[in-house]
This record gives sequence, C-alpha cells and structure tokens, in this order.
Amino acid sequence: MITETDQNYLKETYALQLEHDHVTTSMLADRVGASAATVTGMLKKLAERQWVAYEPYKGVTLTETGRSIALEVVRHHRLLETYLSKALGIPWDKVHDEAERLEHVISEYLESRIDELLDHPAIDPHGSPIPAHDGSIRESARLHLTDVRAGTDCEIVEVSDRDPGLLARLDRLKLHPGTRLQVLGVEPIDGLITLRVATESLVLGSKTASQVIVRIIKESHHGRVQQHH
Amino acid sequence: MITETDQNYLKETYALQLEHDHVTTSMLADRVGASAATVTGMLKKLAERQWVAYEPYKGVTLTETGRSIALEVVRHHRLLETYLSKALGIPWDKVHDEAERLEHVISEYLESRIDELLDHPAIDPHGSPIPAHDGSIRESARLHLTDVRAGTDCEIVEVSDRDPGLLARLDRLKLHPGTRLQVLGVEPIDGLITLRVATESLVLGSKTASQVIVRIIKESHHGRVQQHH
DNA sequence: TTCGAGATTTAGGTAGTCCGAAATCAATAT
DNA sequence: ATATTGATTTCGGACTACCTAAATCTCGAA
Repeated sequence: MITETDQNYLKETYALQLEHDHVTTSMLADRVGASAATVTGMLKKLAERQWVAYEPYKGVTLTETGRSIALEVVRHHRLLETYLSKALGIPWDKVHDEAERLEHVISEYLESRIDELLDHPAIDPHGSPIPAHDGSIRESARLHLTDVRAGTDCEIVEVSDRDPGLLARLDRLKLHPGTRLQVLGVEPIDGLITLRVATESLVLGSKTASQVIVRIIKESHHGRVQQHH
Repeated sequence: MITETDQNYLKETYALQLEHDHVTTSMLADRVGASAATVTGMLKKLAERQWVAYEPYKGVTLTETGRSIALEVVRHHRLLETYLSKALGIPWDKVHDEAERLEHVISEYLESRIDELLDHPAIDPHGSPIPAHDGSIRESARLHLTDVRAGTDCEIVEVSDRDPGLLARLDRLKLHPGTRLQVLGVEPIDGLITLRVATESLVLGSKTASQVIVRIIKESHHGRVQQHH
C-alpha cells in the first residue's frame, strides 16, 4: 500500500529532478521536512518497492513507476489549485497549502469531475503545467529570471507556488504568469535585477528572481542567455 | 496533537450517542473498523486527553471538549457533502465516502468559503443538520420509520448516508428527505412496512426502514407511536 | 448463587515514520 | 598521499495505530 508519506517523497523527488540533475538525501530532507537519517531510511523502502533507484551516498532517481505515481499526485495538486482558485475564489497564495493536503485524498472520480468542470485546464494558477490523465506533461525549459541577460524582453511563464509570502509580493508587483517584462539590468555582485513592467520599473533580489521562470520574447543583441547552473 | 484517527473515534462516538444511550467498545470497533482491543487502547488515550469519559467495561461518553471536536468534524463532513452534491453534481450515494476523507484536511478558511458559497446551508443532502460554526446544532427527535404505526402520514427528514447501496435504492424509489408518505401497514413478524408514496405503494424491509428517519404529519387514530427501543 | 457466554481488557507483537548521536564515506585542500 | 570537512548512513530508540490470543469481567439463566 502506498501512503501519503510515500507520495510526498516521490512528488518532491520529481520536483527536484526538474531543477537538478542529481537529487541528494539532504535536498529531499529539506523538502519533505524530515532529518537526513529519516530520508535515508525512506529511500531504502522506496527503492525496495521499485519506485526509485537509490545508490547509497550517490543519490536517487525515480523509476518509471515512481515517476507516474509522482505525476498523479502533481496532477491532483495542480487541478486542485486551479479549482480552488477559479471555482472558490481562493487567492493564489493560499491554494498551495490547501492543495498539499487535499491532493492525497481525492478519488479518481472527483479528480475527473473537477477536470471536466474546469474544461481540462493545461496550467495551474502559478503557470505550472497540469499532467494529463495519462501522465503526459509538457515540461518547459525552465529559464529562470536570474539567468536572463540585460536588454531581453520576456514573459513570465511560471512562478514557484510554495512560498505564500513570495506570491503575495509578486501579486502586489503585478508579476503573474503571462506578464510581459524587460530586463533592464543585472547587478553583478548581489544579483539585483532591474525590470520594466508595463511603464514602471522595479528591482528584484536574486532570491525572488530565482523563483520566476520566463520565456524569451526578444533576445538582447549584446550576448547570449546564460544557462542556469 | 489531534490525529485523523482521534477525529474519527470522536465523530463515531458522537453518532452512536445520538442513537444509543450507552456507547460500548464493540459498537465503536464496528464503526471505526478496528478490533475491540485497539478501541480499548484508543479510548484510554482519548480519556487521558479529556476528550471522553471512559469507564472500563462500562462504556464511553464524550466530554464537552470531545463533543465540540466531533461537531467540528461533522460540520466539515456535512458541508463537504452538500458542496460536492450541489457544486460538483456528485450523486448522493458517492458524497459520503469522499467527504469522509476530505473532512480531516480542509482548513477553517476553506470551510468558511464553502459555507459562504452555499449560503450557510442548514442540512446536507441526506437531511442531516449541519452544525453551525460555533458548534450549535438542532438534533431532531430521530423517529425511525420502523417505529411508526400503520395509518400515519409522515415526511422523510433524514436518511443514513453511510451505505451507498441503500442510497442508490432509496433514490430509485424516490425516497428522499422531504418526501411525503403514508404507512399503510406493518407486518409484525418480519417487520415489513407497506408505504404509499404519491400514488404508488411499495414494501420496505426493516433493515432499510430503520435507516429512514421521519417526522409525523398526521397521527393515526388507532393508537400511539411506539418508541424506538 | 453459581456458571457460562459474550464482551472487554491485557499482553505481546508488527509496521510505519520519525528522531539524535555516532560511525562512515567522498571529495577537496594541503 | 593524507587529513579534514561536510554529507550520508547506521544505530538505537520513540511513538502511533493496528493485530491476535489469552485473561478477565459482567450479567443473565439455571
């Protein structure tokens, strides 16, 4: 039997694999909010059940089975976020925490009712793609705002949903998925990024900017886009 | 910290107290789906936390604190059933199981959004009263259809929500909260009850009839209403 | 009033998830 | 090549919720 804990470990492993090519015990410990010792134990269990490939001291990778379990949970999470936002009018900085608990308990039947009612949405309120029922998902390139050169025109594609404070702030600054912006400058030491959004200009710290994923509309002439390390 | 298990034990104890004046270990074991031994252990724990008064070999009673925890869970359950039925169009024989899992994980905030959206409903789809936010609830007299004399006119007030098969059957027979009916006869040995609903007449077994709660509209002349044992 | 039958509790055990502390490993700097 | 450091695993232990089997209690029938 699969528990909520299992689902969370697999879901976070999936999320970490998108951002890093190597997922470690401590990264997972940080995400699931348990000690490294606990995570080691859980990874052994998950490996036994063939949901992850686990190499002690090396790290962890989802198996095909593990990935599809993770995607099912992610689908629940993102459908719920979308539903809570659209149907119940719950603000976007509150939907994540609620969905985090609901995602484990809704039936496949309720999932499909919600999906129909929303007319099979493709993205959630934070711009993240919602996996289809069959587990297919378009994982976009994930270009972080911190990695964009000065002079480039972009559109916000996705913002991290896990920090309500960040979301409330982005909301006040009118930075949402779909928002167009131009990177005016990148301050090299502290990584401060100056943006123009509509007619206003504003400055973001690198912590905030790293949580914003964009796609390029018009490249700067003066150089190439840096890759996210 | 209060767990989902705690909530379930308290909720079922509350439900049993409405139907019986004495709640025993085995009744609770049956409801929560655990062995009697497990229930004994849990009752000791719940008593320690002052949520129930527990007298070994005698039975269990909710304390004031325990009752208000139970009512909070019941409120979640019934609001969710109502929401799933009205907003999502989920049939009434499916809402119970779904609500059973959701009731433990919705926030107070989501609870109040749902309550507002439904315009503070007083009863759920099965006719059960929804406790108010402050824990107040009108617990009606609970007269079972099995205890009504022949010749009496009644209206269905409430039907048990926990057996989907029963609900599907009642639905086919058009027996819902609000339905008017007349008891034509009670067969004394097997307890078969003959009803007239609108222009049709039908026969119910006592198992089914015991799950239907009615209120009397016009008493039979020929005797008094028997009390539920 | 004693005896059972049935209900209940006690005893002993399992599985899952977590912890801190100690031991071990890997990778880097010297 | 080795020592150190930081990450990781191992170890021993805690807690919750569950089980079965055995012991115990309660209460009604004889």
